[in-house]
Amino acid sequence: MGRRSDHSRDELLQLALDAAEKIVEFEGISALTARRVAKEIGYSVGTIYNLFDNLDDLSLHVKARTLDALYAHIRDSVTGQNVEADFMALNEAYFEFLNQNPNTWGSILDRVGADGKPLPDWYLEKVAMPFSVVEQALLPLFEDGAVEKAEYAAHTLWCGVHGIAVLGLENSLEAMGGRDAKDMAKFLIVTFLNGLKEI
Amino acid sequence: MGRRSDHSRDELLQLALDAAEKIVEFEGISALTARRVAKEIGYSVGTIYNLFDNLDDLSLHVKARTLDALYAHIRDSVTGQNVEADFMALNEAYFEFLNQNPNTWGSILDRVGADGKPLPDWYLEKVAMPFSVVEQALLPLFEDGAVEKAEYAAHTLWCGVHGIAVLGLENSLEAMGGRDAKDMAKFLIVTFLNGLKEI
DNA sequence: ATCAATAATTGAACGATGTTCATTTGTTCT
DNA sequence: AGAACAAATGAACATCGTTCAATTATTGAT
Repeated sequence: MGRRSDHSRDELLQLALDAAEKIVEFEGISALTARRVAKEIGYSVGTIYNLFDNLDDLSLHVKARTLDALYAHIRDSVTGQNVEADFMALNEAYFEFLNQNPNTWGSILDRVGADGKPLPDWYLEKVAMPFSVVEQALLPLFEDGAVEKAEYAAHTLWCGVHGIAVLGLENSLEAMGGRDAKDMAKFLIVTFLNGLKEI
Repeated sequence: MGRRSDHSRDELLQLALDAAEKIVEFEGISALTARRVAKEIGYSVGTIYNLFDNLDDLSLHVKARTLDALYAHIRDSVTGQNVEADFMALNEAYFEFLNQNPNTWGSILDRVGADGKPLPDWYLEKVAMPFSVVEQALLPLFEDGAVEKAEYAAHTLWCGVHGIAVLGLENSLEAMGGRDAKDMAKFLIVTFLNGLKEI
């Protein structure tokens, strides 16, 4: 068939992404194939390649959606009243999201830049969004003129929390006495914040 | 041909792992295929499946070698004389290894447990080895009876450093102003250690 | 209303993958 | 020498990402 009037190109894009998102959510990113998405939305493989450059491009868009959802899920944790309370709420919300969406969040770890090509700017902006929430939470600890330092500290701390979450997801923490990732992250946050104050 | 006398089963295993290691080192883990390893060692695909359960098993053994190499590369950093100096040396050695072996180390991040099956114990023990070095470095900061606490703190800190390294490898740090991963890790370590003292 | 021009959609085709297993072939023992 | 054994093979199968000539629906002009 030729151009169909049942779906505009943009509707098709959303349709494909919706289907892809569900596949990743329930079966993991390894189940995400072009043919599968095509079948799910009632189109053929070729149409998928009409919408996306390739599978990497498709999965990158799914990951971007996950980053959007993560951002939406943690953004309200920060009230600006109390730094430590904000971080505890942030940590809670973060791991709540991870536990509720293990496959979706785990897919983010699938290295895309592994083929040598750098991640596109529009994706890096999505990555930066959750970090901006952390920046907001940490800002009260620094002087007005030290925004840069606050951002640097926020990034450092949350990269650290990310590392704990990563090792927690693949059960590598079991190699170290079955730690609980959320508690570990809490400990990292408390200690790091404490270390900041005394400098 | 039938059973060959040119290589024992164990020699064959090492031969295959040597070849696989080189492939990953120079071309990344996505270039690691059963047929490729077979060709490299002058045997057929079937032989590879005679040696390993499947490709995941093969790549897991390659990753185990990487963890061995990492352990060997950082173990001498810790002298036990000065905690902070030990950690700085540890950080230096760690990122030196990462920068010298980006493909090899990056392959560790490829999630294996993603298929649902947990990582085997013999692999988790390999994961634990580098962490044990960090434990040794942190031990002097704690009382004799607080080994557990020291281990917990060491694991927490190094999971954090791991997270920074992960985001650094996939250039996600560029999304946050082009940070340098090693410096960031240094900052995390210094702040964390400082936070420990003041509790 | 007709028909050419246009563009979306298709799906067969290609090369490569992981994995299996009946078959072959070298080795060993009697 | 020949039977018994096990290592080694590679064709075969299903599936994958990706391409692109062919097909078909839509549009616009006549």
